[in-house]
Amino acid sequence: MINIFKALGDSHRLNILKLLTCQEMGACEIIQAIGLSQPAIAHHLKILKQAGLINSEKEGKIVFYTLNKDGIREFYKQLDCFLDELSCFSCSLPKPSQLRQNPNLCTEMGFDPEVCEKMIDEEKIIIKRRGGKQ
Amino acid sequence: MINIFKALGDSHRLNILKLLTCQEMGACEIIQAIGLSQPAIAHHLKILKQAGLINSEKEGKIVFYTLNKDGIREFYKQLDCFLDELSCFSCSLPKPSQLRQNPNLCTEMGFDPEVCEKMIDEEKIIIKRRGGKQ
DNA sequence: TAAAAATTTAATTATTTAAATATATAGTAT
DNA sequence: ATACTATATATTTAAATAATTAAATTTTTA
Repeated sequence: MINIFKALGDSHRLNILKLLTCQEMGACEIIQAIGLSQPAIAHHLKILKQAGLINSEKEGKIVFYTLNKDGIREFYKQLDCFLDELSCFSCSLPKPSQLRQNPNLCTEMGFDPEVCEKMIDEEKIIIKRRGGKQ
Repeated sequence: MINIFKALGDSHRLNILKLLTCQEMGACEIIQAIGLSQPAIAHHLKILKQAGLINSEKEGKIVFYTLNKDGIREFYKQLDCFLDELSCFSCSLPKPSQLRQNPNLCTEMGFDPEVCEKMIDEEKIIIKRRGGKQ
């Protein structure tokens, strides 16, 4: 999922995705529309492809690109699930930090990081909410 | 929206968000949990704050951080809207490129970029679909 | 040949990071 | 009160790393 965020964190790449709304485009068309050099566009297309956001189909000399709607929807589901893990869809208030009770906690004991890291490490994303609009 | 994608495109920052699930944390706790230097954490917290993904509240010496659930849900809505603009939730097939009819189109006329850029420039995002789970 | 696209290379630019410094707050001793 | 000390966080600076890009090269296809 992080590679998708990285792929989406660039305006040129977002513009390429917008270009592909409702239409397929040859790479040379995309080059003209975006206004970067051919190798730069090829690079961005590669990143979008690897992130699963676009499809490519070679037809003779030309490579045609389209949105990978399934891939994008899958990302949307994963994000939905991730936000659910953060309990962003619940109204529960955050538990107050222990530092509220004892402001010197940080100094006294160097806060065992393991406790926190345990919940971080595993990125087990299970699709459990809403199946997409369709 | 692009700044949110950039903010989310870093594993340390994603881990900070996960840490803040269900609990507020002081900056010193976050430093211990993530295991980066204090200035590095301060930098990441700033990026998350500017992206509207977290809140901060200063209480004496300590700054407490929590998830900005409203901000995150707002991002989710914007993303939903963006994907809708890409017609990711419809089943329509992409229109074939003009290059299919005339493979030399790219060479013949250098493809006027204006046509494509017109639809790119304006990023007018209107919340029109689903209001979030809640 | 020639055109379309990918890859490699090198230069530029942006991001990430730690070290050093600065600011703010709280406590303690004048 | 005022100064001194320590702690928590932010900011600045500089170094390392990663991302972006154009120029040159290569591959593929007509």
